[in-house]
Amino acid sequence: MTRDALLVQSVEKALRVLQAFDGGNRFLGLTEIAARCGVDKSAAQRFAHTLHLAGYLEKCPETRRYGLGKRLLEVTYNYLRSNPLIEAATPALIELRRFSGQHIKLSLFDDTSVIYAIRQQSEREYFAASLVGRRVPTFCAAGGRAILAELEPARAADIVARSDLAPLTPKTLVDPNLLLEEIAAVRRQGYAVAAEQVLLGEVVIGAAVIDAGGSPVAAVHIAGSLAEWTPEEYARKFAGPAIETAQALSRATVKRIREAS
Amino acid sequence: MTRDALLVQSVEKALRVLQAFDGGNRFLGLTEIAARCGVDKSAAQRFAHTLHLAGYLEKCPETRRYGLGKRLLEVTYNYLRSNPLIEAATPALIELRRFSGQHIKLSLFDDTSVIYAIRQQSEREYFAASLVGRRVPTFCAAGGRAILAELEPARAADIVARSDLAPLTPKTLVDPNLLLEEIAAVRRQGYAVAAEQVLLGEVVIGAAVIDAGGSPVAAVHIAGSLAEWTPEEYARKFAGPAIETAQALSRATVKRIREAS
DNA sequence: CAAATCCGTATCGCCATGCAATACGCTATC
DNA sequence: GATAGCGTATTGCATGGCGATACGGATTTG
Repeated sequence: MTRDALLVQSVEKALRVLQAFDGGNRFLGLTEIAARCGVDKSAAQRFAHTLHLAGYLEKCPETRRYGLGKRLLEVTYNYLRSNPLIEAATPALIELRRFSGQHIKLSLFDDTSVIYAIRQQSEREYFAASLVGRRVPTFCAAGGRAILAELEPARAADIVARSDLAPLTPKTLVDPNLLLEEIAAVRRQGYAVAAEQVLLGEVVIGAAVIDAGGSPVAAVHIAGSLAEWTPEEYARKFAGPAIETAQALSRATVKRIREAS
Repeated sequence: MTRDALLVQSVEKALRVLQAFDGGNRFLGLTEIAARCGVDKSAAQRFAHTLHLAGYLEKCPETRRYGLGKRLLEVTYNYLRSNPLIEAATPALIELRRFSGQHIKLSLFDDTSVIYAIRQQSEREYFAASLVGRRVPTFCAAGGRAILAELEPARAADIVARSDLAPLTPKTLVDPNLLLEEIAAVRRQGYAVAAEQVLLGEVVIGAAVIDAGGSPVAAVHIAGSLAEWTPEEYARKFAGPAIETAQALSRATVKRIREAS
């Protein structure tokens, strides 16, 4: 192994410490951090201390254990603010929610998963699980499938092949061949419909946002409840608006980049 | 200067690199990063490279410059998910928005500033400035003043004294003595009303959320437009709901902590 | 069109810096 | 009151990060 001369190993380990706080762990002690990150207790102590000074970790005064710090919200703020797609999408998604009354999300494409970057929940909000920053496998999210359909088939197949095809619900489609067929169907019709692929009782329409270079970068999601709609009805009613919004954002992205250059 | 033996300096510098992307800078080159962080170009190169490998920075292929990466959204997700106050607050704020039709926010107390952690925007208006993670000076945010009013007067005065009293709008109250009087008034009435203190045309009600130890940790904000309401009308209508929600969250926090122990 | 400038990239020898082992003090548990 | 386990603090050693430097390409300038 020829190690990367530019990689700063201490930084990498410190970031691993930050990532140890996944899965909803509120507080971790030094020993737990060390175990989770595969470093010894001394290292955990130094990194946690450093992250604490920077405000990225907070320390519970009684238990002396560490938890994530609110300063983390700041970097996400900077990210959201610096991203022109987010800026353009926010009003468009508000409009879409107002028009549809449904739960609206924008997800960003990140290889085998997509990440929710904006959400506009419906009045009735059944689904609390879609906080900003949530990662969902690309292969099963409606928006993810819409994105895969915009890639060259070989790349889409590669992503499916590299995905962990663990079902999120009993209904999640996990057979690679069926998935590729479904993606082909999405490619033909221009949008994806996914019923109970991520959450039971939920139906989602997904439409891809394309960047200036023609690659999909994000997806618009419209989500509702199967208690009120059949997937077919839902698609008839909301596929149009989803596609329209996604196309408007694709144009907005192109325009932005032109203006910047 | 007796330097902290537990502080890992490389990590601290790497975090400075992340923080260099504030103020809505989309992309920064190595030279700019180096200048902003007060490190030399070699260091900027190594840290940017390391953060890039971890997914916290992305690289624009053409310009070879760096921007914040979407993986940052993930740590915020972990933070939001691990915080019981956020969990309890989300449904309460949705309910509050449904009831009031106004723009609702939850801010977290962080010394001289507060950070928006949840927002529920109203149907009509859209204040782009209140993204999650936005930091606003405690002294001028309605919720910030509600929080200051719950502290011992000496601590509140200390925070005001250490604050950068730069006005955010022409109407922002910046005289320390007047601020302390205003905080005393807030203490008496149990909520804060702030008109055009952060944003022109905006009126905000703030009420503090108290933790199990009796200290304020967060605040509920209800925000609306001065085009529709006078501050007095707004307070008459929404101070009650704001206080109620804040108290419910205070109780929820106490309950949570009891359950955990 | 050539020269100059500035950028991102890659390399390398030195030594400060982070490493890991260890010892300490505290608190909870039995 | 003994034990176990935690977070904290210290220290000598060697390694990993430092920063100067050199390279190639792109863009700007005269």
